[in-house]
Amino acid sequence: MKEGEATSYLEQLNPEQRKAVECINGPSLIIAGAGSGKTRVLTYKIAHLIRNHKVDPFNILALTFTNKAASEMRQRIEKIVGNEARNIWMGTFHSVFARILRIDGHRIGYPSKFTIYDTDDSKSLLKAIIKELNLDDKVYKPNTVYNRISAAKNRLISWKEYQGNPIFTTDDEAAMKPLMGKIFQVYVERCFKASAMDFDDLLYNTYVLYRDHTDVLNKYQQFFHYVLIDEFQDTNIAQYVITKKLAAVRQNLTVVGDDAQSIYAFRGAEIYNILNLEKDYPDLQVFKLEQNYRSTRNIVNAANTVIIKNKAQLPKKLWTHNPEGELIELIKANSDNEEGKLVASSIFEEKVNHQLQNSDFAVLYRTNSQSRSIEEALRRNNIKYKIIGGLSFYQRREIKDILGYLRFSINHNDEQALKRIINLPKRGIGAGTINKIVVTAYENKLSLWEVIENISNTGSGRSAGAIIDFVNLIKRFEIEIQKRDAYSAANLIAKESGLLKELYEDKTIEGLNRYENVQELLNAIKEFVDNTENEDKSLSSFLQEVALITSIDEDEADDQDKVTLMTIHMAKGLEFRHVYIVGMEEDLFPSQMMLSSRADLEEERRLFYVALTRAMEKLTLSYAITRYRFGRLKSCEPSRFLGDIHPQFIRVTRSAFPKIDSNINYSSYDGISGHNFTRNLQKQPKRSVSKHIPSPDFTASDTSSLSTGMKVEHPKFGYGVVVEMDEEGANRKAKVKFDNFGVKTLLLTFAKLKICN
DNA sequence: TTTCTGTACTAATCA
DNA sequence: AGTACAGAAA
Repeated sequence: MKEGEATSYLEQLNPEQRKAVECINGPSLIIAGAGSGKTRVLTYKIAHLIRNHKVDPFNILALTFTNKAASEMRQRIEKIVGNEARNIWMGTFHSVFARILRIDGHRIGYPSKFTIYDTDDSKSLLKAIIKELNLDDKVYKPNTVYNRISAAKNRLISWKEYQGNPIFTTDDEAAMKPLMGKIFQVYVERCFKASAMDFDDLLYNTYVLYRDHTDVLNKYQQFFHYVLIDEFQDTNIAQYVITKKLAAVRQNLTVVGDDAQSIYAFRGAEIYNILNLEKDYPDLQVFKLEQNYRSTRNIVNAANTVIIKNKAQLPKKLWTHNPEGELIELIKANSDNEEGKLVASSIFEEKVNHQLQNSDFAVLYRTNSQSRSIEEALRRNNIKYKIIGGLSFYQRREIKDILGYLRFSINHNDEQALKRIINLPKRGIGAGTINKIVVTAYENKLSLWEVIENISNTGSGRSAGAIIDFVNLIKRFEIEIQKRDAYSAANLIAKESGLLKELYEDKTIEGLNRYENVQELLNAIKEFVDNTENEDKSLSSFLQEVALITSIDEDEADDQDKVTLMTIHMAKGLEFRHVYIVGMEEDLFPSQMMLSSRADLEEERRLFYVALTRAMEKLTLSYAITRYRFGRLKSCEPSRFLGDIHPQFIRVTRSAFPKIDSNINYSSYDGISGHNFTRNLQKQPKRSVSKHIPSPDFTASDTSSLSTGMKVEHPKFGYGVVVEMDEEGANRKAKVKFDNFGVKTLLLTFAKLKICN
């Protein structure tokens, strides 16, 4: 390690960043605005600890919210300090806490091979419980119940405390759901009996472990000399309390965050963790990173005008040395499908005009369901895209089925896995039988496994034979798992369970897909076994990893050049040269569910702020005035957030034109009352040279017969003459010389042209 | 017990 | 538009 190298990374930092990195001891808060080099500061600080202060990587705990952020950070640290970076305790809160619970969870009654229930498991267990308690699942909606329990756990409230606290019970009674606390209790008991933890339990149980076993807490307090937290604005109470405990002895707590980017209050994130940190740590050192390196000045300034509308925030002002850049474009479309088309054609044009790649573009939306129209349009324009998020590979039915077998073979208490696989493939154990098993288990205080294991003794019913076969199958799997590595065991189970055969025999396209997915899962297990970094190659070790993988973490198999589509939440921490934010409509963004309180609305605005600040060079916003929701056409108003951006940063360049045959009175949407942005926009001097106003009867003609020499009208560029035709089929292009806009190359699949004679 | 069919209901964000 | 579930039929 040469002296020069050791300091070179420090020289890449600006003075404030450097101060933050070099502040080693004591609690510190780094408020890092969007694009201000937050990750760089965090990684350099860890590297600095290891290189210059000789801290053993094993003694560093670094917590993030996504596996992706963690592995990225690890790679960047590895570049500076080398292989040692592997030894840092770095990962998501959930994965690190799961690791701790595997080691010490037996102190609070969990086996180290406990199962992690995902949201689906939790909800279906809740559904079963609600049914068993003879409650109406229209009143006690599993979703609502789940959220309520989750919120309680994230605030470190046990079911007992919940039942004893009038704040909750009066609430529930007012909502006509007095048994909420009871469901909470049964749910917790059932999870415990199943040796299972849901996502929230990973936090809550870690808290309980440390609270009730000070010797365990002491061990970890001594072990972790430095605790660092990324995206601190998104921590919930449980996460904060646990990390505070861990750092209590040495007080070396570093947190990095931006209150303006807190967008996870819905899952318990507590913005006051960051706003009030100074109260818990009076000697807190605060660093503010306010210089943005990512975006153009227009984008930074526009984002500033938005976020300033929020009341609850730490004072700061993001600025940049970057060039001014282009104005933000605003696209208005008649429908969601048209919005897709306009976005796709805009991407195509920008690509051609600025020689960009697909991967320079991202389309962001509020809800996953919005991706459909965008996808369709991109496909039609032959633009390759990838969707981040949505259904994870590991959430697919066929994958969950296989995992169900694997899970259950390892943990026979896993109730959800059992229910999933007991009659899969069909072996004649139907709903009636399963019901009987559940009742027997409940009456005799046995686990479901104990009931079916002894079924021959009780000798009940027609399906007894099938159950005995099933039990023997699982027992065999259990033995084989001991003898084999994860890959070989999974292979055996996939075959002998009959699942693989069933999928193989399904020759529909879907069935083929499923079969391939299962093969892919087996490949993933093979990779896991072959990976030298994994010490434990057992199946249970693989399952532990898989439980916390989400869709963002799945690495793209093909590294092709693609446009990225994702929700704004997924986009946090990422950047793209060109960003499209679609669906800028009231009730969609902000979501109608977030309009009830100021706090909710401010969270939506922060989400908008996050979206805006993803863009490096160019930002395009769009909205549609009609949109299909629940299979019905609904008319929409432009989002109030559009009015939050100061009009000097926006220009309306492209707008769609009313269909002549439509009954909808589009003109009423033009002067959007209550949203001053359009009013202000109209006062703006026209930017472009005499913008073409299309003739009132403008309709796109069929361009299949278009040829050189023809006169055409374009909605934006006005009148012109075709000078050249290019290619055939989907990429058929026309070069048109316009009277006022020069020669443009238009892709005929989307260009609206009227042939005039 | 399994399969089929009509109906009701939904889609907010993530680990 | 798509799915999940209940109830009927096989």
